[in-house]
Amino acid sequence: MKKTTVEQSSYHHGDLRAALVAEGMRQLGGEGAGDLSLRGVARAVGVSATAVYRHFPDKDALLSAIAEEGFRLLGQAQRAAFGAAREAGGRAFQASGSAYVRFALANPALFRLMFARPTAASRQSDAAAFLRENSAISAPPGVDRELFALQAWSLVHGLAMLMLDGLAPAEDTLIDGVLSATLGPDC
Amino acid sequence: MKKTTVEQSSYHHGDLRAALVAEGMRQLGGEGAGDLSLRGVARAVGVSATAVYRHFPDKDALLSAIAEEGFRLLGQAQRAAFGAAREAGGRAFQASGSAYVRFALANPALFRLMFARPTAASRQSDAAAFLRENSAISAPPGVDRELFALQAWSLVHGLAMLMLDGLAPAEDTLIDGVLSATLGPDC
DNA sequence: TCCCCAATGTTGATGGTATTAACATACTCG
DNA sequence: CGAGTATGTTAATACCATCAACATTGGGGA
Repeated sequence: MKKTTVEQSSYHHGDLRAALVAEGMRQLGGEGAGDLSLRGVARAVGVSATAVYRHFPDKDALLSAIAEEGFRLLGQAQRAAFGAAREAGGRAFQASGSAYVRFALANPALFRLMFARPTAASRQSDAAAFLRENSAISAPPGVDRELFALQAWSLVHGLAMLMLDGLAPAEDTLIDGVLSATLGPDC
Repeated sequence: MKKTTVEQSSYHHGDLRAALVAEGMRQLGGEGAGDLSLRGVARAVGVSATAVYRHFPDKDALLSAIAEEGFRLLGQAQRAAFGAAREAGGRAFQASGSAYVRFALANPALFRLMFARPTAASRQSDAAAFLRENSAISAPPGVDRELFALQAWSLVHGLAMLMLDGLAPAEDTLIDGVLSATLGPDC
């Protein structure tokens, strides 16, 4: 009677690890406030607090897994924006930068988490890969591509952070304004 | 026997509030790792944990006070760099930007704390004041000064964050490279 | 097919944390 | 000099992460 495809209420959970990451994302999602607690996500998933330790060595590992998922989504958003803009015929690189900032504004707590840890640089490199690739494509001729990539990344990252902190108004027009001012009119 | 100017061991402390902020700065200082605990700073100051509540309504208030002090130091570092570079005859604005990044690298935990809170935007505006002033002076002619200021701030802030996270090598030459690439050769 | 065992989840305990309430001391001002 | 207030203290509460010991389950060899 417990072999239903989903939501079995048996002793074992099925895929607790994924459920924990998903719940963590949910708790951070939207305007999510502060930091989540191990016990909190376990409770929400309907499982004992210490069950988490069967899938993650400690809380930090869970947070890293959530951050990793965040980087996956961020890369996805950037790629989508890049592709769409290129289809429409213009400013693909800038569109991906704009997507970066808008992702941060849409998922403040998640974005903060993703970058708030000295750890987990591994998967971040994967996320950085997209930016490096496309900056290589989009760099103006005669410009150091590494430098151009870092410059662009710094710009969008800093802009995202400042807007998250309320130090700059979070307006779409401002995002594009800053980006086109730096990148020039044809990126 | 207890009226010595400093370090009296009487029941009252003298200036506990300042001592707490100072100790907090010290614990975050240098390569300081993670987050500090209320009890930890109280212990270090040699005072009961709950004594903190006579000076701060809660832990967050203490952290905000520390962050505020951090912004004061950051502004000071920027002003010093700007002044020195102007004396020496060149690139004063870029020098202040470079100082911003170097401050972040020298005080990672403090810098993170300063920007890791949705709160405390008040004093941050004060810190932003310097940047706005000087960007107004330094903006190339024919460029929107607000936009130029935000652009420059985003750049240094993002660069600082990425270097703190180990996503870009923390090298001085790279800092100046990125800055001069964006600002041009005469800022 | 059955049984064992490794994977997965549970309860209980420990030490850490922030915060509140009730009490103690000492500085100040009348 | 005496009272009241600012500033400390101890005790208690409720959360948290994490460890150890125990329970259940499902799957893979006999």
